[in-house]
Amino acid sequence: MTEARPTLRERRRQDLTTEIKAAARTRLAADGLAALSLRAVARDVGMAVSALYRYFASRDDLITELLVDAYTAQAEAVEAAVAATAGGPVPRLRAALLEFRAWSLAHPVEYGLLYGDPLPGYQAPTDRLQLPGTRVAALLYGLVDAADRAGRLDRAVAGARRDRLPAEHVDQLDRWRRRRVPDMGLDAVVVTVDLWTRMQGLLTLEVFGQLRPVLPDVTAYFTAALDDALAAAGLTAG
Amino acid sequence: MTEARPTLRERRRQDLTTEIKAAARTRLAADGLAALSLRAVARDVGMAVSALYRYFASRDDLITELLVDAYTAQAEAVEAAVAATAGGPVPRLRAALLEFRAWSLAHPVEYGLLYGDPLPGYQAPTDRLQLPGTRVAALLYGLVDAADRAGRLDRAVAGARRDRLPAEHVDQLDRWRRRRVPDMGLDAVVVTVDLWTRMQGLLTLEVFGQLRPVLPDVTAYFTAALDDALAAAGLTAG
DNA sequence: TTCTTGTCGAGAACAGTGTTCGCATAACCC
DNA sequence: GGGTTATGCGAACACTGTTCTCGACAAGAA
Repeated sequence: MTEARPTLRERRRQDLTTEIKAAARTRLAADGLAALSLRAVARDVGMAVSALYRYFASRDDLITELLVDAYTAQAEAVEAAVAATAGGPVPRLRAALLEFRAWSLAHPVEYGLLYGDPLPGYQAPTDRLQLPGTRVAALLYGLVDAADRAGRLDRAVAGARRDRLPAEHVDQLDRWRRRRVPDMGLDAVVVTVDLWTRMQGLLTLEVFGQLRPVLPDVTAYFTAALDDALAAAGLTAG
Repeated sequence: MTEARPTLRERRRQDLTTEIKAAARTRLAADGLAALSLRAVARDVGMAVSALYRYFASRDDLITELLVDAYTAQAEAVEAAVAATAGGPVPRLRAALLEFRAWSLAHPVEYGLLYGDPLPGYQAPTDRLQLPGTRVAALLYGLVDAADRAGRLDRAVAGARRDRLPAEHVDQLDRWRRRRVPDMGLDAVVVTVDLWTRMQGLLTLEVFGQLRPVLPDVTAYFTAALDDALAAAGLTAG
């Protein structure tokens, strides 16, 4: 184990890495990505710009780490909300989506980076972001699957929904299901996509301020749309 | 009329303005906003950087003009699709939303600027963007209103939908309605917001690539969701 | 036509950016 | 302690948006 006794240098490196990321995160939230300057970050932590390159290969590399942290923080918030919710998988699913909204509204800049328009010039490294970026989605699919296995997914409702959708759509989902979640039922996948696109679509509009002129406060609408989507999916509380 | 005989200088100014914007638009679509450099644009049109400032007060000013152009082009595309569609307001509404999607997918970078995460550091001048930015929305509200007046909005369905929504939500919409579209029925507004948020929410996810891993081709799903939303709104073709 | 006025283009300059390099200093391992 | 490695620093390079000055040219008046 090299972890046994971390050398002084390793400890300082770790500390400085998190300190740099913290400073960058603050500047990011305050001024946005475009105004995130390495020189400003260096000034904040009290070192020369060039010294930053001992910790991050480039500005893009720093951004990538911030993305990983944001994905992780968001996933942990949602997971905590799920864990704190009593009841079956459906109430937990509801809590997960409500917490997903809460975190996103509290971190609009990060949300924009994670789910907003692709950063031009910045090529997201899949190997670094694949896992943390799919944690929330995996949790949601898992909850719907759990609901399905617990008999909380009304197969009549879900089946009717599936029959009403075009075959091309369901086929695509089935291909993805076989590759990624072969143990899940197709109906559960169809229903999860319905639910996820509706709620995240609405949330994205809200976070980006598209609804503000018409709807200053989206809270009631979001909750209603969530319950609506759950019911339309055939997911019953219990 | 100063327009009577445009002097040679005025004509050249007009031409160069559109040429600069065209070059900037090309670079924008190719490399994204962050990489949109005035020097590169100047090189493309064959003039010095400083000369650009005779035509645009700043980079933000140029961007604003590009936004106006994008809003306008998008609105014109949607309006053309509506005009080219035979039948009542509901088929036209359908055509409008389908064309909205088509234009957005063909211009992802512009879409990101118009509806994506707010540009950091760039303060959108409301006076310049208010009108062009609401043209499509105004068209949609108008079409739903027309459908309502033509008896194509099933008041039983729409009313039931309204009753199922929280009072806080409906009240907010009613306040906005009284201020902005006092001649429209409340049900029509409620239903338009339902329709618009669902379709634009889904579209935003698609344009930003959020659905790609699961759904490489969203076409069938979008159309199905559109027909679904129209039916749920109580909007019947005719 | 000539003269004045306003417009326009070019080039230099300034402050800012991300990134690289060479050199010194410190911590590590043997 | 000596050799090795990691770290910090400052200068430099090629960019960026923006401002200024200066000369050239078109527009309108005398």
